[in-house]
Amino acid sequence: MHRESRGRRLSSSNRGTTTVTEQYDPKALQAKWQRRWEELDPYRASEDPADPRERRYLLDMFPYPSGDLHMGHGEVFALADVIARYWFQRGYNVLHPIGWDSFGLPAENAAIRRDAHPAEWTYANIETQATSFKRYGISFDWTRRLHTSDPGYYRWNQWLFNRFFERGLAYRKGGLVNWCPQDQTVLANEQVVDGRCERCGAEVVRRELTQWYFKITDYADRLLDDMAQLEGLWSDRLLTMQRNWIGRSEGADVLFTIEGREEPVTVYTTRPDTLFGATFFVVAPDAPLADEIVAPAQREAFEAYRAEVAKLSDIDRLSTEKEKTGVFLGVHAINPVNGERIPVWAADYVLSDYGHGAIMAVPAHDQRDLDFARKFALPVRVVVHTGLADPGETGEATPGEGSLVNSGPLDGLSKADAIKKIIGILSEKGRGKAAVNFRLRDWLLSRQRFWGTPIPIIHCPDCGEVPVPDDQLPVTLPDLRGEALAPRGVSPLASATDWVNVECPKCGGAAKRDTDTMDTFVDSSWYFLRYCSPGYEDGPFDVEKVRRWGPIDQYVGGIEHAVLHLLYSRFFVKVLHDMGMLDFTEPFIRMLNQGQVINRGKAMSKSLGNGVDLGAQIDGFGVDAVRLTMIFAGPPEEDIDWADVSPAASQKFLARALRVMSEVTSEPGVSYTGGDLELRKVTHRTVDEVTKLVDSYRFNVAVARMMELTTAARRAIDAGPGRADPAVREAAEALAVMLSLVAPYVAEEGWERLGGSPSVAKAGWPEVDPALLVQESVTCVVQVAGKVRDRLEVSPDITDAELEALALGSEKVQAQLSGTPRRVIVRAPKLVNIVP
RNA sequence: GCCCCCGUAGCCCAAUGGCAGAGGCAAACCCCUUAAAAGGGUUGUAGUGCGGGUUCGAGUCCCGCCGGGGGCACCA
Repeated sequence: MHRESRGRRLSSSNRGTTTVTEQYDPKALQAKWQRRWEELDPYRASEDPADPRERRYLLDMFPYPSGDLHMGHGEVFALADVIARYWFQRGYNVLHPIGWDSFGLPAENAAIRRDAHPAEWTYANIETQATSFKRYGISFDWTRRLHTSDPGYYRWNQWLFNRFFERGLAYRKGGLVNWCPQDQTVLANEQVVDGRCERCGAEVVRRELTQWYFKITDYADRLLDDMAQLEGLWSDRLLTMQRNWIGRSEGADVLFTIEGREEPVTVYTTRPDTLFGATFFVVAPDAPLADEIVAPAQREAFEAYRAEVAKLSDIDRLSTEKEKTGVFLGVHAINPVNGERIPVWAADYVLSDYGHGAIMAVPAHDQRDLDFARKFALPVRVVVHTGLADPGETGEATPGEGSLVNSGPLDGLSKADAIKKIIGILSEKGRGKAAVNFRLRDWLLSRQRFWGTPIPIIHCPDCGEVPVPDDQLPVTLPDLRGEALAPRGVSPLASATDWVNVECPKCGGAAKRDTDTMDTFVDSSWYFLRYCSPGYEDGPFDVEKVRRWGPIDQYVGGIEHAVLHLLYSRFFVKVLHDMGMLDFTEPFIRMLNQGQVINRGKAMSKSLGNGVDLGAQIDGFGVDAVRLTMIFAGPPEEDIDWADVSPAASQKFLARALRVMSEVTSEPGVSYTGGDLELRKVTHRTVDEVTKLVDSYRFNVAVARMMELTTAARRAIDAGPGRADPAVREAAEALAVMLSLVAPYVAEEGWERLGGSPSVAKAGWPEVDPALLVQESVTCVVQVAGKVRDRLEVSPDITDAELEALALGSEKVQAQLSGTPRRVIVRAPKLVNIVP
């Protein structure tokens, strides 16, 4: 336990033998240094405005407290910690906070099972995770800890809701929504994956409900355009996912008249050039328009069809094998360019919430329309000559380029020219215009569950939707537990009658609270701002503090949030920017999406029985070895198959490294200049390379370099200048600092044994002496016709001409040559290629 | 169906268009040891999924295929 006794033993021990090795005992180091870190508090971010250090904000996606930390946490937090610790070493004032995303369904389900309150389960798990984080040695500033389920936090969700409401960005509307029958709540589009609930996997069904929405579609164009700021800083994969999700398309709005209806009906199309090929018209069955225009004779058939469609789950509806269905509405539409009467149908392949919920159908050039036309024997008219066979015959629509036919003024034009011309014609006649559409839908916000933020609205029979005044926030949750939380299809809050029945804040009359809670993605859409001033009482965050720390320099988390949390947070930040509370428009400058930890080629799961427990790994190999294994396994974005890696090997390496650091006998502060030049060069080259590698997030390669330096130092001790040489100290000290990014306990212990103090976290990154990076000679490869024929030791600053002469003079080269070479390529000092 | 990424030793992974191997696992052998463990050291194995092309030179760039992974998908 005591450094002095250990040091004495080391210095008096026999060089060359290895009897000095003591067992590397990770548990003892963990216990020792965890205590010391509590005292030293080396990772506290400074709020001192006079602090001259540049500020950096590093953030990990905060965890949901479901039990203890798992392998996935182990990876993401180890990765982010490399960056945080690197920044500390480079002298930045680093903000690296932690908190918990502590509202959510699992707590509620646990509470029902155990007849308890969700808070009990939640906060117990938080404590478990906090203890594990401390053991895991992550460099958090613990003073900023937050939990989204604290009233002091969710109060500001409500405050922000009120602001959104004032700006028309929070609104209520009825319509078909995604309903998860398992979780008994509605879901946002982003939470439905392949027709299933993203959380529980149950098949999502459609329900007609009135719900709260955030108007994220108002920001669709900015969410797309501002991605220019993220180019190169977020992965292409992630940016593509967001782009696809937002789904911008360009086309035209065209006004059709419906016979017997005063107002014309607008349709959106990306192919206005094919307007002359429209042979029928389709309305989404669930659109109000369909209900309005259906002819009395067709009403019965229509309503039966609509009921049929409403019963379909997303899975059925989206099935590509599914046959087209629909029903004639008994009315006709008039094509604005040729006056043609075309029948109006209702069909579920038209969606009520995209475009205007109605389309013009051009079966010749759109496969979906063609499938429908063939099923119901509707006419097919080719208006773009593509050179392919008639779609009416083949059943294959021809959506490609071609020249226009059967299209009056458009005849002979190309697709692009025809689009331009028809938009001009429509605009002149006031029958249409160019238009842009987005796939993105508004964010469905309300949830029929308990453990979330109550929506701060009071429904008054006279005043309508009345926000709870800011000074009465937070609206706290009523005290419900156990059975009272069981899902019934309506929010459990509805059963708390005392809580529900209130006075209207406006008129004082009897009114009722809204009984839904907010999607928990609201909580995570701004938590990163709260960290800058976690106890702030006068608003969600201190604007000045966020100005200082924000935006987040580096965010680390899973790609599964590509169109969830990351999209929502970007939206929130833009709204807050428009409110004048933020001076930036993107929250996360740089994003790193780590891969998953898997086992034997498959995601870990209970049913496969291939789960690996983080705690057990740590117990077996120690924190540092587990962290090192995560980092060394491969590039951060790639999955780690735990079956392919070896925490035992990591542990061995750490023991080696610690031994090297323990065996140094020179005094701290000794001048390195007299030290062994070879080793000094290795050290400086390693530091130089590790710096570049960490800068470019190639941590696995950086670890490999540290391993090489360890080997070099080992050799210097055993078979070189020996442990007393100052170069050995220099190497060991550099190793301790670099290793501290990955293996903080071993680094800290090694640093202490080297006589450093008080914490390696404060040591500072080693400086590279450029003079020690210079090589006296380099090996030049001489190729003849691309094949290596000779190697020359040359000076690194040799000129091309000198090198060429040298290469041509080589005997081995001459043996390959007959006559004058045709060409000689010289890349001094490393390569000469002679083309005979 | 459309779009993106990846295929390098038995395995995980390196390689600004310039000697295919940095690092690790596993394997074999040697030293140390009464022995084992721990420790120290040595060694091999791939011509880069396949086929073309560009280039003095291709794992790297381009085209096509095969295999794996991912995103979007009845979005008009």
